Order: sequence, then structure tokens, then C-alpha cells
Amino acid sequence: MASTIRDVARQAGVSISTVSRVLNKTCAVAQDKRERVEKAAVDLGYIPNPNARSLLMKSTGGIGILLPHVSGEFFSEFLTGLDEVAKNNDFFLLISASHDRASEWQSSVQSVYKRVDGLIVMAPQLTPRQLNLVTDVPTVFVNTPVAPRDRQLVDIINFDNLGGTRAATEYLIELGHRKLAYLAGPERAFDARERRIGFVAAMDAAGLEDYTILQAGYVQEAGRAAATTLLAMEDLPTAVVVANDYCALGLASELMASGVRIPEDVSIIGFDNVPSAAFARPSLTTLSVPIREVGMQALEMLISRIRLSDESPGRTVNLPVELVVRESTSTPLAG
Amino acid sequence: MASTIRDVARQAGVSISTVSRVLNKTCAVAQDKRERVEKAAVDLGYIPNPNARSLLMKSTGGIGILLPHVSGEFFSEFLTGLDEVAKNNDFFLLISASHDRASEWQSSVQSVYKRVDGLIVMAPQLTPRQLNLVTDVPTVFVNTPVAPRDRQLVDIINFDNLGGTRAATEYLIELGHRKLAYLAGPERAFDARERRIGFVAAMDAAGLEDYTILQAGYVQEAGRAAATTLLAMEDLPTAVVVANDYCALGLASELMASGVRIPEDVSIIGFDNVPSAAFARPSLTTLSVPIREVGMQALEMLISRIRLSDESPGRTVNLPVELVVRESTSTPLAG
DNA sequence: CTGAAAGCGCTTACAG
DNA sequence: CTGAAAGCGCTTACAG
Repeated sequence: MASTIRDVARQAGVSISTVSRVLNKTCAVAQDKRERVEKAAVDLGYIPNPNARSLLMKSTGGIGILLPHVSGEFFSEFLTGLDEVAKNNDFFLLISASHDRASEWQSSVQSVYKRVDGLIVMAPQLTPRQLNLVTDVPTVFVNTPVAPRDRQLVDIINFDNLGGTRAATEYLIELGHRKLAYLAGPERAFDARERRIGFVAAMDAAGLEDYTILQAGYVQEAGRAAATTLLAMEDLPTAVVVANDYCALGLASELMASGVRIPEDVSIIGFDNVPSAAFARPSLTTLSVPIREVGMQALEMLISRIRLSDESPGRTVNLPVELVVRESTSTPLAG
Repeated sequence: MASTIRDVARQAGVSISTVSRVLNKTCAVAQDKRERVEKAAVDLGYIPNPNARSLLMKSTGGIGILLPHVSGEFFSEFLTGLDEVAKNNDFFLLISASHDRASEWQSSVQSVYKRVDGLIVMAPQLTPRQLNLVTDVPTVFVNTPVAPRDRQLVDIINFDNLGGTRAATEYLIELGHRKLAYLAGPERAFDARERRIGFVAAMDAAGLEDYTILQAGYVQEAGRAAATTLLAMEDLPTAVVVANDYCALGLASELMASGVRIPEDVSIIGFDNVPSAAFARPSLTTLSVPIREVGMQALEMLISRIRLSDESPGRTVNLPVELVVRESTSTPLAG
């Protein structure tokens, strides 16, 4: 299991160049030698050292995935999409998570440098400044704020955070809701900021000024804490737009524990459409991000760049998100 | 961004040996040269080529994670645990999923070979024979059937699939259930087989012979399909033990859609305790596998082996699973 | 403290 | 078709 190409050459009685040529099918080799080499390779359980290969050839067969973290159904679905495409194209995935901060981002990039042929990066919490691009390796950014001047250097896939939240808010207003609240995601994350802006835009457009914005977060606990805050208010809003599903689920759960009926008393809308949103009772109205497909599409773009050495200007894709209406929203009861 | 150690040496006016010594802090270097080298390295944005390094030194700083697939909350939680420990110890994760079959297993192993310092493998669907160990790299197996004779070569962390399911079944019997059904996971997976045996063992011990076993699977759709089969039976069982949570959630959802009340008409118990199990309505009674902690513990074991070149005999850990009682189970109504 | 040299395991022109 | 040789970018004894 620790044999080298030299061992195989010796065993087969040929030069190492010949072994290399047989194993890489690079050019014609005499039939008998070819067979001897193949047999020797199998007998010795020879596996080429990829480090030596990568040193010579430029490619590694690896794709680096840089994520803020790896937990939750959202990232799980994203990885599933990536994994499927990677598998079909014989790439392996090198995953570096938890680069919430700019400093960690640097070390994340370093840790994959030269070990991968391309990069898929999701970093919603980095500013365009902090995100200094690695221009000598093909990169696709997903849900990441990239400065306009850098847009032609890389491919970008974003979702319509602002428009989605705006549409969700408008939907509630159409149902007759007038007193709304918004639970915001982490301020540092650009997607959270965009969603918040979408809410405010819809309220402003409808001329509704009586709303509450609570700083929450992207986790269930944040939603539970927000529930406590809301319950302490004089009167509850009739509808709450929430920055993501986990937070919305936490909110719903905590409100119901206090006797608030969902959706009769309070309607709720989340964001992401994670699998749990459908399982929950009441099931959660939410904005669906086809994150699995996004992962697949991102990797396909990346691989075609790598394979074709495609140097054309970067493309920016902005995917729509779709409102999925479920049980957690309803028309407010009169009075 | 594509500079080599030679560029840094030239820029700093020293030999490449000196650059290497400065950057690796390996031994004393004159103060002025050290500073010149450090400055040059920063100016050039120099990042050492890890392939060249790995070729010389044995270590890579990588951990290979081999999984059957990557989707769902179970794997997501596992990865979260791994990621946390990896991050704290400056290791990166190389993930190779979808090796459901033995042939893919081989190529998965090859794709990480020499790129990682250790391996964490979860392969419940492989037989001990198919799982030919890579003995020259430290490995920890999780939830994987390892032949007894190989147990001293590697570390193993398994859960008590059999005992857990048995306890769950006994719990239902104690509640007064007499007519039970079992939805089994994929036959190929050893954990699924163990769980099934646990169910049968409990029924046998209680002298109950009137039970149904349905081949289902580990996904929601399998649970839904099983619901249809159960509904077509003459009379429904009063309780169903299910091989995992997603399947149980699918079953519950489909039964409820047909007007069956959970738990009044049918009690359900799952396995895994994924986050959705708590969100679901009714929430799901299930067997909790602390999979995040398992991931952490597995990687910690592995890292200590790597760091200490620990060659002591492999340890086998069998973790208990805990029954978490929630809303989906109850005493059967009289009559 | 420091440079020249050898070598990690491969691939690929270069000459036969 | 095939072997000897150079070289990918590093690290590490080896001599100063």
C-alpha cells in the first residue's frame, strides 16, 4: 500500500516512464509491457501519489467549498447538490467551513490553495473589501456580496433576498394585515440586510408605518427570544415576517406554548424553505430557495470554466425565490 | 499570487533554504534576513505549495471523511461536529460522499489517498469483506460493520442500534400495545438490520407474534409508501416502530392525511432524533443518537492517533442511544 | 547562522 | 515504442 512508481517499474521490468505511460494511457506501449505493468500495479496495490502529480500537472481534481458553517438543512441541501455534480464529474470536495470572520477567510483560502482546481464560496457576512478575490483560480460565489468592479472576474449566483421578502410582506398586506413585525437576521450578513430592506420597502409602499423590527438571528433560539419580546408588547402584531425558517419555527413554537394560535392570532412567514418547514405544524409559509439546484448549477458553471479554461467575463445570476403558502398564514380575524 | 519560494528568496536576497527556515520557524536566522524574508513573503502574497510540502513531509493537514451520502440532518450534524474539531486543530476536511457501493468505495479511498493524514469512515452498507482496510493511514470507523479480526487495527464508534430499537419496542409494549408493525431500513445497511433484529427480539421476549414487518427505507417517501400499505391492511397496528426519523415523519404525515390520529389511533417511534423530529406536530418520539458528539469524539480520537503516532490496538466504543418520549406515542385507547 | 545539493514521486519533452 | 534526464516546489541533512 505504500508502493511507488519505481516499485511497479522494477516489478514489471520496465522504466518508470513506461509505467507512467501505461497508467495514464498517454501513448502507445507494447502490448506485453502494458500487461506486465498493469499486473504489477494491481499486485502491489499501487496508487499514484497525487501530490507529485499535482506538482507537475496543474490540476488536482479537487473543488474547494468555502462556507460560513456547515450545520443545518440549508447547507446540507447545498452540499448534496454539490456532491452530486462532483461525483458525476470525478471531482472531490474539499470543504472548509466556519470562516465567519475575515481573518479566518484568509486561512481558509490558504488551506485549499493549490489543492483544488476551483472554488465555490458562500460568504454572506463578508464585505466586498474583506473578500479579496483569488484571481488565479476559477471561482463561483454564491449568496455573497461581490463589489461591482469584481463582477467580471468571477461568476456569481445570488437569490433575490430583497424582492422575496418584499413579496412575502406584500402578500400579508393583501391578506389584510396591518400591524406587522419583522425578525431580522444577523446584521453582518448581507442577505439579512437585503431581506430587511425588502420588508421595509413593502411597508413603505403600502403606507404602513406601524411596524416593529426586532434584531433576531438565523437560529431557532433567536426566534424563541423574539417571541418573548413580542409577548411583552402591548398588543401582538397579526403577522410576523422572519429572516429565515429556523428562526420562524422557533418563534411559532414559543408563541404556541404561550397560547397564541398560529395562524389565527399571528401569521408567520419564513425564508429558505428547509425540509422542517413542511413538517412543522402548522406548516410554515416561506420563501423557497432551490439551494440544492443552486449548488448543482454553481458547480456546473465552475467545472465548465475549469475544463474549457474559460476566461470569458464573469456572469452574475440572480435567482428568484418563490413564496410557498402553507398553514402558518391566514387572513386576520375581524376585531 | 503565483509566486514560489524562489521568488521570495530573490526578492529578499537570500537563499531558498533561508526562506524556508524563516517561514517554518525551524531554526535561528539572522534578524535582518528574517525581516527581509517576511516582508518579501507578504509583498508577493506568497503561499507555499502544499503539494511540494506533502511530497517531502508526510503530513498534509487533511482529514478524509468518507460517507454514504451527505444529505439530511443526520449527516449535517455529524459534519458540524467534525468541522468544529477540525477547525480547532487546524485540519481541513476532504469529504467524499456517495460511496454506496463497494466499487465506489475503492475510488473514494483512492481519491483521498496521500491527501489526508487520517480517515473517518461511515459505511453501514458495506460488508466487512468489501471494506478492505487501508492500514497505512489512521482510521476511525463510525457506524460501520468491521470484522472482529480487524478490530485491533482501527478505532470504531458504533451506536446501540439493536438495544435502542429493542428498548423502544419494549416501551410500546409496556404502554399496552399488542399489535405492532415495524418499518425496516435498507436491507444492505447493517444498522438497519440490527434495528430490525432489536424489534423482533423485543416482540419475541414479550411473546407477541402478531406483528408486521414492512421493508421501507431511510427516506420520507418510504414512510409515505408504507402508510399506504398499512392502510390497506384489515386493521391498523396500534403502534409502529420505524427505522429512522425521516421515514417515521413521512409515515405520520401520510397517515394523518388519511384521517388517522397520531398518537390516539397509532403511536410512532423513530430513530436518530434529527431536529425535525422535535418540530413536527405531533412531535416524534425517537431514539436519540448524539451524532454531533460522535463526530467530535471520532475526530478527536483520530487526531490524537495522528499527533502521537499512536500505534496501540484499536478501541471499539459502543454508545447507548436514548429514548426521547414526545407526543407521537401514547397508551392505546380501550377497544 | 547560511548556502549548495540531494531528493520527495511523478510527468514529459528529448533523443534514440 | 522506450529509456535517461530534467524539473515541478519544497525541506533537510551536509558542509561550512
